[in-house]
Formats: sequence, structure tokens, C-alpha cells
Amino acid sequence: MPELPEVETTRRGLAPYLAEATVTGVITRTPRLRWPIPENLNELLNGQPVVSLTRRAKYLLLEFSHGTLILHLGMSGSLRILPAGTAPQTHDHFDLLLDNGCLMRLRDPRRFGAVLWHEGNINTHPLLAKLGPEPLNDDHCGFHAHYLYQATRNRRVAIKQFIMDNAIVVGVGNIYASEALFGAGINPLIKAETLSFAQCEKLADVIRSTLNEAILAGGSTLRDFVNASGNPGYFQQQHWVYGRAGEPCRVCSSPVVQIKQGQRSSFYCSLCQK
DNA sequence: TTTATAACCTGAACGC
DNA sequence: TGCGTTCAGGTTATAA
Repeated sequence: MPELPEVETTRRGLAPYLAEATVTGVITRTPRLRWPIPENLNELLNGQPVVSLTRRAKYLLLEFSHGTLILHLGMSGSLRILPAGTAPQTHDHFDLLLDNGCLMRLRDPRRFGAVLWHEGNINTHPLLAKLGPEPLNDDHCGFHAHYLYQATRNRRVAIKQFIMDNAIVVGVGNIYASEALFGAGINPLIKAETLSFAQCEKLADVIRSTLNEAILAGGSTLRDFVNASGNPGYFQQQHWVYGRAGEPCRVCSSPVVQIKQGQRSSFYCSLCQK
């Protein structure tokens, strides 16, 4: 389920249960996810208090005084807070036991997710070192029109694949890439370098607002992280084009087109997006 | 350096 | 009912 809004919604749902909690154990049922889960996690974490839970791109970072537990949900992962002793089900690969009567459980049918350990500056980890700016950070050196305009120069790849490149900007997944390009009125097939400054301005703006709105929608279901039903706000959202092939565009009624770009589906309106 | 493709893995939906 | 095919929200590794 996770695009960036879902990961951020997960973080906000988990944070109250992890803050001021101390780890009392680690259970690894399936050691092989995207990469092997470190074998010595129990020794590393047992008795350690959680310092903070933050997010970088789609990585959740559970910080301890001596290192960071890196969590990634892949394509199908979810994290939930459950009462201690809750029986695991299929695909429940990893538990973090806490001293407050709860456990944090990772379920991931496709096993594209990750549980990793890193000591030292987290930004030097190979998976995080080359990430581009956060789209939602409000700082001047982050993701803004000037940055996007410069980054697109001499890049001939299609703009949709370009904005999904984590080295350019993090957190834009397949759904929100299509949605943001619709919002900006930009055809997903055009080469990145052909965007005008005004188009970059619009696109950067729409990426931010699209993700923000999705986080707000996801936030309404935070309680789902406490019980076992888990039903992120994601499914409740109305998409402009994603998943609507052949249906009428919500603006001009012309049928939404579905194509393949880099082996991923893209959806767009050929009239609204030039 | 940039771009394109294959790979990791399981399950749901669909057509025959 | 059963089998084969296709598709799915991510990301890295490898090849061209």
C-alpha cells in the first residue's frame, strides 16, 4: 500500500506507541525480505529505549542511542501496533516487542520490504546517501521550481519517470506521479528537458499539494493502525486519472488513457495534458 | 553519465 | 473447479 503519504500516515500512527517505549525483544519469523534481516537485532535492541521515529523518503527510521533501525514497506508492507501476544498470521515476518504492552508488527506478502540496522550517521547509509530532496520540506534548499527546472535540463527521459527518480525528488510513487502530472496539465510522455520554467513551477507545486492532501486523507484513518483491520485512507481517495482507464476525465470527459512507461502503468487525459 | 530492462516475491483477478 | 496469464502501491542491479 505504501506511497509516501501512506508511509507518513504510518509514521504518525506508530509514533505515539513508540515514543518513550523500550524494546523488550525482537522476533524475526522470515529473515529474508528484500535483504536479510540482521541476525543480531535482538541483542542490539533488547532493553534499548526508542529515541524517535522519523521518515526519510519512504524509509521509516527508528532511532536508538547507538544506531537506527531502517524499515521499508516495499510494495505490500504494513506496520501495525497490536496488543502483546497477538498471534501472527501469514506474512507477519517481524515483531518489535515493547515494554508498554504493545508490539509493532511488519506484514509484507511480497517481501519487497526491508528491516536493516545502521550505526553512525544515517544519511551515510548507501540506501539513503543519494536521495534527492523531500518534496514536503519547507526549506529553501529543497524541492522548488528553480531546482526542478535545473534538474530537468539535458534530461531526455519522460517526465513521469523523471519525477519518480529518487535521486531527483523522493516519495513520488506510481499513483501520485500520474495524479500530479494531471494536476499540472503535463503529458507524462514528454521529455523532462522540454518543460518550461512555468511548467516546473506548476509541477513542483502540484506534487507538494497532491502529497499533502493524500496525507490529510490518510490521517483520518489513523485508528486503523491500532486495531488489526488496517484500511489506509489510500483506498478512499478519489483519483483524477490513476486506475481510471477508459473512464471519462473528471474535467473534460474525454476517456482516460492507460499506457506503459518503464513497465509501470501511467494514466492521463490526452486533452487536459499537453 | 543516462537510459532501459530484469529481477526480487506473492496473491488477486481474469479468461479459457 | 482448475490452470495459465497478467497485473500490482518499490527499488536495486545490470546492461546497453
